[in-house]
Amino acid sequence: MDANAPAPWLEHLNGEQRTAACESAPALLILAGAGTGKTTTLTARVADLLARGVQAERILLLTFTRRAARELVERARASAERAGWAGGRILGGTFHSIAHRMARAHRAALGLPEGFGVLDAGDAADLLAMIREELGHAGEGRRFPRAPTLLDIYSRTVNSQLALDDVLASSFPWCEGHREALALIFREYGARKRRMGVIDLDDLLLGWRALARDEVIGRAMAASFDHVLVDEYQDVNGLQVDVVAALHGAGCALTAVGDDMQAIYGFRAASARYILEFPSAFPGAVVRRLERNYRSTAPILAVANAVAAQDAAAHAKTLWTDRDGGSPVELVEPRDEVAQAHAVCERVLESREQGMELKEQAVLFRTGHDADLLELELARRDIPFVKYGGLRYLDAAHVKDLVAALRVACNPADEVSWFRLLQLLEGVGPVRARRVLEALRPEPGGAPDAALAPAALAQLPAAARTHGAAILAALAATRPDEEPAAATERLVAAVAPAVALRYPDGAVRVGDLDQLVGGARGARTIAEFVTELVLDAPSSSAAFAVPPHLDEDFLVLSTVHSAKGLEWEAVHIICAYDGNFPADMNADDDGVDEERRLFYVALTRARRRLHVYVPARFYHRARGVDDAHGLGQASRFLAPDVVALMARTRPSEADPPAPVPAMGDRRVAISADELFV
DNA sequence: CTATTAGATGTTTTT
DNA sequence: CATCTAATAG
Repeated sequence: MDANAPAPWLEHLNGEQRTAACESAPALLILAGAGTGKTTTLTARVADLLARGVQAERILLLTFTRRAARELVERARASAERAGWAGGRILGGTFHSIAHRMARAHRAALGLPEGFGVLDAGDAADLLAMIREELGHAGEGRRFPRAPTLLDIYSRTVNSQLALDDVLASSFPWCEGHREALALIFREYGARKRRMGVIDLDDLLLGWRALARDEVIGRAMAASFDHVLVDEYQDVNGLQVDVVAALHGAGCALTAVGDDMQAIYGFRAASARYILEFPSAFPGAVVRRLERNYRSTAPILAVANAVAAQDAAAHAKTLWTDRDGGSPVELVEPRDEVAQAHAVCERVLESREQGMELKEQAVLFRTGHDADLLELELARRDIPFVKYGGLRYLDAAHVKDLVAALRVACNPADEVSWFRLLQLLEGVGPVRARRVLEALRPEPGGAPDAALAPAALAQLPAAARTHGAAILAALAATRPDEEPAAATERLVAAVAPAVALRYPDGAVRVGDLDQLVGGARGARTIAEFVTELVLDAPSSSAAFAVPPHLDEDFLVLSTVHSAKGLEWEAVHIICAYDGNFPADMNADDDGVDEERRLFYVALTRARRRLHVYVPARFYHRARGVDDAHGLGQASRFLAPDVVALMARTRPSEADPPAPVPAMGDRRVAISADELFV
C-alpha cells in the first residue's frame, strides 16, 4: 500500500491505526486503549481486507454484543462500498450467536433434534430448581445453594474448564460441603437437557469448540474462513480461546482487538490473561498499540490514567491527547441518595439548557439497583430515560410464560416449559401441573402431546378448564415450521386471558405480549424466534418514564457493564462509595482489580463532562422500609491523588433546596364511591 | 392441593 | 424489596 496516497478507508486514520489496519501477519493483536479509535481501526481493517480481494463471506467477525456486531459490519460495508466494492456478506455476531449457527449446521453431529431449543439463564435455573427439588434438597432445613447459585457454579465450572472442586474452593467456598450433591445435580441437569432436546448458553460454546476441534468438521469449518477478527479480546474465556485457536490452527488468519485495562467479565470466567498471553499462545504474532485518545478531554484522561496507575499489574499504557482545555472532572458529595438524585437531575438539565441533548448524556452505575431513586426523581420531573442492564424483557414473568408456550409448540419434549405454562392456570400448582403433564403423555416416558387434551383437562380444577382448553387447542393447532408471527399471535390470544387473571397488572402485561407478535415477523421459524430472543434479549421495555418514541430525546441509564464500548458527551457515575464500587462481594485482590477496571471503563466513557457522585449516606434497603443506613466512604479508587485532579462540590453546595413539587394542577380524590361498587 | 400469609433471608455484573 | 419457606385457611 502506498503510504503517500492512502486508500479512502485509511484516510482518516493516524499512523499507528493505519499500521494496525494493514498488518498482514497471520496473527495480529491490537492493544487499543479506551477511546483510541478501536472500532475505526477494525472497520478499516475489514474494508482493507475486502479491497485486497478477500471475499466478504470468508470474514468472520466476533464481537461481544449483537449491537457491536451490527455496527462494525455496517460501517465496514459502508466504507468498502464507498471505495467501489460491492457484494458479499460478512458473517458477524457474538460467540454465542455464531455458535448457534454452527450448531444448527451440524445438528446431527452434536446429536441435537431438529428445532432444538436454547435455554436462557432463567430457563436453566428453572430446570435446576426442578432437579434440586426432586433430589430432595429443597426443604431439608439446612442451607443449600438456590437455583441461580447452582447455575452460577455450573456455568463457571464449564466456562473456566476447571474441576468442580477447584471452582468451589476458589469461588464458592460456602458450598464446598455439598460437593457430591452438586455433582449429582449437574450430571442430572445434563441428562435432562439431552432428554428434552435443549441446550444452554454454555453448551453453545462447548458445542462449537467440539466441532472446531473435530478432524473433519473443524477443518471444513476453518476452510470456509480466511480471516477471524475478535473484538474485546480481553473478555474472552478459555472456551472461546480454544475455538479461536482451533480455527487459527487450521489456517484462519486471526486478529484480536482489546484492552487489558478494560477486562470486566471475570465472573464469567473471562480473563485478561488471554490477551496478555496472546503473543506466546500464537507464536509469530504481531502486536500493535493504539494509545492516542480521541474521545476525552485532558482532565478526564488525567483522572482515568491516575486510577489505572493504581493497578500494579497493568501494562504501563498511558493514554494521551492533544485536545486542550475542558472542564475539570467534578466530584459531587451529596448528603444522601435523595440529594444525589437531585444533583444528577440538576446537572443533566443544566447541560441540556446549554444545548446538549439528553441522548448525549448517560448515568452509569455498578448495579441496576443504584438507579432506583434516580428513576423516581426522573419520572417526577418528566425527564424521559431508557435503562439498560438490570431487568431484561425476558425476565418478566409473563414474557417467560409466552416463551414457554412457544417452546412447547416447537418442542413438546420441553417439560420445563410445559410445567411453567400449566402453572399459569388458576388453581394449578406444581402437583396438578405434574398430573396434567402425565395425562398428556401418549405412553409413560413419552413426550407430552397437546392433542391429548380431553384426558388432561379432567385433571384441572373447574375454574381452569376454559383457559386450559384454549391453550392446549392453540398448541395443538401450531406446527413447528409455521409462520412465527401467526403462531405467536394465536398463542398470545390463548395465553392472554390466563395472564390477565394471574397478575394484578394483567392488562398491561397482555399489551406487552402483543408487541412480541411484531418481533416474530422477522424470524423464519418459531424455534429461531425464541433463540433470537434468548441470544439478543431486548433490554427492558418497561423502563420508560414517558411513552417511548424512538425519535424522542431521552437520558441513558446503564450499568457500567452494559455501557462497554459506548461513549457520551457527559457521563454521571453515581453511588461511587466503597462497598458498592468496588462491590464488597468482590473484595479479594483479583476482585478489586476487576472493580477498578470497571471504574476505569466508566470514567473513559465520557467525552467532555464527567461527574462522579459519592453520597455521604446510603440506605441499606431500597426505600421506605426503615431508616437503616451506612456512612459512605468514598470509593477507594478515589485516592487522594485522584481527588486532587477533580473539582469537589461539598455537601452543602451539592444539596439543592428542598424540592417543591408542582402542585398547581394536582387533583386529590375525596370520593368514597369505590367502596360501594 | 392451592392460596395466602407471616417471617426470614439474601443481595452484581451478562451471553 | 423479592423470593423462599413454613404454617394455616379454604
